Amino acid sequence: MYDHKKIEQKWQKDWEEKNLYKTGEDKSKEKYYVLDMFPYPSGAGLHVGHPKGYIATDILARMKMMQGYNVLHPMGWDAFGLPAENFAIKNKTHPRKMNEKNIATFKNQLKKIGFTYDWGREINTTDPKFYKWTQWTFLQMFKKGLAYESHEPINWCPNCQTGLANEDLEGGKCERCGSEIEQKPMRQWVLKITDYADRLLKDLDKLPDWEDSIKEMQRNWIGKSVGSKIIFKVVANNNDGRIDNVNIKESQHFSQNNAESTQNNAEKNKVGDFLFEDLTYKIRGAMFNVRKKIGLGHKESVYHKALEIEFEKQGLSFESEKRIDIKYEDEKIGVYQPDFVVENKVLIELKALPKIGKQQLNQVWTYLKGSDYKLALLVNFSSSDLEIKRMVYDSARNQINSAFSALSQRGSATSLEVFTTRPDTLFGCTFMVIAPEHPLIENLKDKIENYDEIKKYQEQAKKKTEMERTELNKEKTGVRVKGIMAINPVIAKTLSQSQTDADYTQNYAEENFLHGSASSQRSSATSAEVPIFVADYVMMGYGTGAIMAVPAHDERDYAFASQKNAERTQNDAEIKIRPVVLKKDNKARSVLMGTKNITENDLKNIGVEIVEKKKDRYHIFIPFDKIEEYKKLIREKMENHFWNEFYTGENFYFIFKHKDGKIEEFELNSDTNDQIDIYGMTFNDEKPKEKPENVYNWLAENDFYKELFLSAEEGIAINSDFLNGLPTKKAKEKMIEWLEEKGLGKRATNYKLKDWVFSRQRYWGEPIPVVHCEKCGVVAVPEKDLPVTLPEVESYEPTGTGESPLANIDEWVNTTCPKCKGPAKRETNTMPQWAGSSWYYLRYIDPHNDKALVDKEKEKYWSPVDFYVGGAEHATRHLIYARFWHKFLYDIGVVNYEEPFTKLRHVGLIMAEDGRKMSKRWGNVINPDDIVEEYGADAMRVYEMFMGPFSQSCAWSTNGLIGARKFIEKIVALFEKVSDEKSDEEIQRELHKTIKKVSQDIDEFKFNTAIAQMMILVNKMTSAKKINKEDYKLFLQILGPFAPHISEELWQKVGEEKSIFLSAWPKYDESLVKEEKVLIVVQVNGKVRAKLEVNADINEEELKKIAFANENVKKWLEGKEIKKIIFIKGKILSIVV
RNA sequence: GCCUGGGUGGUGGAAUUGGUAUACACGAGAGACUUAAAAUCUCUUGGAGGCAACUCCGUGCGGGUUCAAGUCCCGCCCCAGGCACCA
Repeated sequence: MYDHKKIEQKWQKDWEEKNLYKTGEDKSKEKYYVLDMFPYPSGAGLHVGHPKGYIATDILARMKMMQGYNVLHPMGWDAFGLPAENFAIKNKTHPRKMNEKNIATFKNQLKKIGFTYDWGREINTTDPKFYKWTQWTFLQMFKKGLAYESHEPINWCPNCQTGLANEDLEGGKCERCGSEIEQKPMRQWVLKITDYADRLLKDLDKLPDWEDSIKEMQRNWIGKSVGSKIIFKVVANNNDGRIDNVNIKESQHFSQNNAESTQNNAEKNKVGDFLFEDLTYKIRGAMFNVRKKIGLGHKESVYHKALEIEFEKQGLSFESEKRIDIKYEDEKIGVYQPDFVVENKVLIELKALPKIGKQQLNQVWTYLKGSDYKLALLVNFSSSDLEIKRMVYDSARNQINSAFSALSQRGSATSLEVFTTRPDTLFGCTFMVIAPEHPLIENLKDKIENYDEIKKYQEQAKKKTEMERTELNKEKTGVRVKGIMAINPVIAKTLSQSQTDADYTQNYAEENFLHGSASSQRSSATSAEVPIFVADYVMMGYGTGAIMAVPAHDERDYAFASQKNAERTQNDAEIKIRPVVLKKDNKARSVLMGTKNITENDLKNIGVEIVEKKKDRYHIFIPFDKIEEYKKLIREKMENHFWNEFYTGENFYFIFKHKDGKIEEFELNSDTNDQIDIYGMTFNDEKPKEKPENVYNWLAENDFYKELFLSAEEGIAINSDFLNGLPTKKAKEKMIEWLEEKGLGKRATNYKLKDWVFSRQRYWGEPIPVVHCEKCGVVAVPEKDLPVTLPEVESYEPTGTGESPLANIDEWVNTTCPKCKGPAKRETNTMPQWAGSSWYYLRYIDPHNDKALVDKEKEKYWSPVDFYVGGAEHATRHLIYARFWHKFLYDIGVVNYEEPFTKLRHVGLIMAEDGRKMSKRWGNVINPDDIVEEYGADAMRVYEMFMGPFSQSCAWSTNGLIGARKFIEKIVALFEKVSDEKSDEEIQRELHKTIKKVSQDIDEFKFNTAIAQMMILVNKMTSAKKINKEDYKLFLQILGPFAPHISEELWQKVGEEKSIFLSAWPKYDESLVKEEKVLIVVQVNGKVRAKLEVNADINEEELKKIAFANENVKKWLEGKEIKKIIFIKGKILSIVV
């Protein structure tokens, strides 16, 4: 009898006592690192789905062990996180206690399944010895400017009382508790993962052994799109239109952000006042003069030169090539080069964003404050509140930017910056849309005539839940921003084509932009002026929060424009829909008139497809290769005094037939208007010559041609001045060149990936190792003082004010500044759960090292992970975070390889028998302990691997499990047949075939077919009389990884003393694997007519003889002529008659 | 809407990448052993026709390529996962 309990306990004990799975230190052996995604030790314990992946890696690890590899197969605990903390809140116990208990349960459960884990390398992310290195890495990022404080609004879960990263949302809701997420402005630590976006994307190509689906998910998540940024100027249509006189308000999120905003208002105003005093006033004066003299639309270098002249006039000393080394703790961490340093005090940027990245501003600011260089705008300002200082700096920056923005040509009070992937459609931009949260609204508050209406819309948009946003998918809402207009730069510029650039600058820019009015009387500028709308279909979080809307070539813009046009009252101007791309189609088409002499058959005979027949016209498709024939037909048979135009796939072709039958034909091009005019044709009662776009616009109005003109697909540029005739790709390039040359835009790449919001306002996480010092700002905790451990607290409850419970522990919060030894406060935010899991796999390599995160030599040997297995739900979080973290460690020289995981496979879920997810809620959870108890760990292992393809989810079936159990019982029963006699040849052949298949299938994670093959073998062995002992042993060895306990038991019973897992993996005998006899199929006209068993190496002639002799084949060949015979060796003989 | 998989017996699933469709397992049916049941063993098991040899039909639907299509191409339908007004 097979007593699984006794056998499994016996061997588990034996393996542990003999330390069988301790990872070898023999570095002469080739290494193999197999890794499972480590679990979060939840209170619910394991269900049968969890071990599926662990069983798979265990099988792989055991085989690799037997194949002579030095195998690392570790396990640990991802133990920070909310469930433990919530439990702690409820029960007033330390989360650690809960963790310890759960880990004990998990470990106990895992051990019963018989895994090869080396528990000597167990790790736990909540262990200070572990998280010391999580903190250490954070500090390295901080020093490099990759960890920075941000005040941007972030995702806030009101239920979990913490901020969340984008990756932590599921359909706009908290992934953990399902609460609706709010956008809350607050101070956050953020990791600059976007700096790595391009590498994270590109290096996916270096991972051929990752599943394509997961790579694709990552690509989508990173969401790279290439295009350009374009500046649209904004003009007001009241008074003199001088928008730069508008008082720039504090940017919106600052006022919201500041909890004590009222009491700080006075301070803030002071800053504002200061900006316009003295020095700043002089600088602004210089700037105004420059603009007045040379106007807009020049390259940056031109303004540089002009400003230099003006600075000199104002008597200001300045440097323009000043490079300032930014240091942190005497270590140079970067260089900051402002555009100008005026009077050694004011740092001036011509751009909205300084040359340094945004993340580094923090460091620059900290450094400048403590250096000889003074950021003059802050010199006279004293406040002890760090937050205010920060705001002042940022606000000062905004002030400079705003003041200079007209020069800098970047998004600001007087201009709108957009991102687009289709710069080639710029001529088709007929309105602009900004997100409800766009700062322009506040900045131009005084110029906007319907400010109240817009405010109201903002409120509505805010209230809309994500659900509503998606449900009302098609229904677009929005409000026109009255009182201001944007200028389509390319139309503005090309309208004044005849003028020289200087003329343009003088006349057009001065008149229309500086004193511009949006009144429609000015004919030359009107088509360049486009209305601005606020609509929630534009997101503040993507791109610049503003778009150039091209209704002809963007579905959303089209929907919005149609909606607005339908709603519009008499006072509102219609939104124009201007096609600027003619779609590339795969068939020519035409609306054919003048058909008195043309029959349907005439058309059909030359291959023309009639789509629709109307009274006086046909809508037809013409295959490209029939165009010449079609032209001939038209010339011959179309009535006089008609013309026919047809789309050629790239353009339109015209054939005119005059009253006297004279024919003229030409392709539509820029001269066409003149030609058409000569024939006296009119379109919509307008002579085309006066309106260049009219031919296209007229064609576009025809329903049959419409889709060619209103499409987001690529095609040929039309109605686009210097782009006309260019295919989309080339048109994009040319437009970008043009924009860059004129300083109105530039090539740009945009990512969906956002920086990683890295702080949580909760207790149970790694403390962020920095202190806030009144004098020195944000200071890193020195490495020697790591780890910063979590203090004991009485209440784990989040404060709800956006601060973590740690903020209440005065004796922990209050500390001294490592730099100046003055009083300072500890950072009270903690890290998210994903921090530890971003690098834990490195720690297994060297788990007890207290000098380094990992020893470099050891890392070189063991890394990268050869095979990584875990759930697909981590595709866009853990796996992106870990790759980012790893690349950073690579950059600072901690690790030797750029990618952490060579091969990745995701494990499919095991569903409950009812097809639902296993969950306490449904009461359908199956506990592995019960299965192990009743059927044995081996049966469970075999069953879970046999269920189906590894990566596919599959419902649990206890019946299926019984099948696996029977399979093992059969193997046990086989022992009775073991003898010294030779096995039958058939058995030997099947055995070696099985060895081959199992070895291959394990490597490819095709466990189900490996087991099926073993079942075939076992069935054959069962029906045999005797099995040779050595053959039986070979089988036990390949069975071992799947069912280790029973294999070890039988291995011992058959007389072996050392563990089966120390034996060498069997090699198959090539000669036995080769089939001697094969079944060849004889087909007649594709139908199987006979199956012949013949020698495998039979040649065609011999086979034909046998085949033709076959009765059934004969029958089918009788009286027929053989046309062709196809012979594929060892497979098929196909006869065609 | 977009991206990625997938659709094969009563069920889970095989099919060397274009070459015997339904391996292996479960379930079901029949039989053997048994006083009986369980367990075990043997046989049958895609559908239709036929005593049989055998024949016809059959891999979501409709076309196509090929001597040959579950597999390749074109057009749809459905299911799962991911993303989602991403400019």
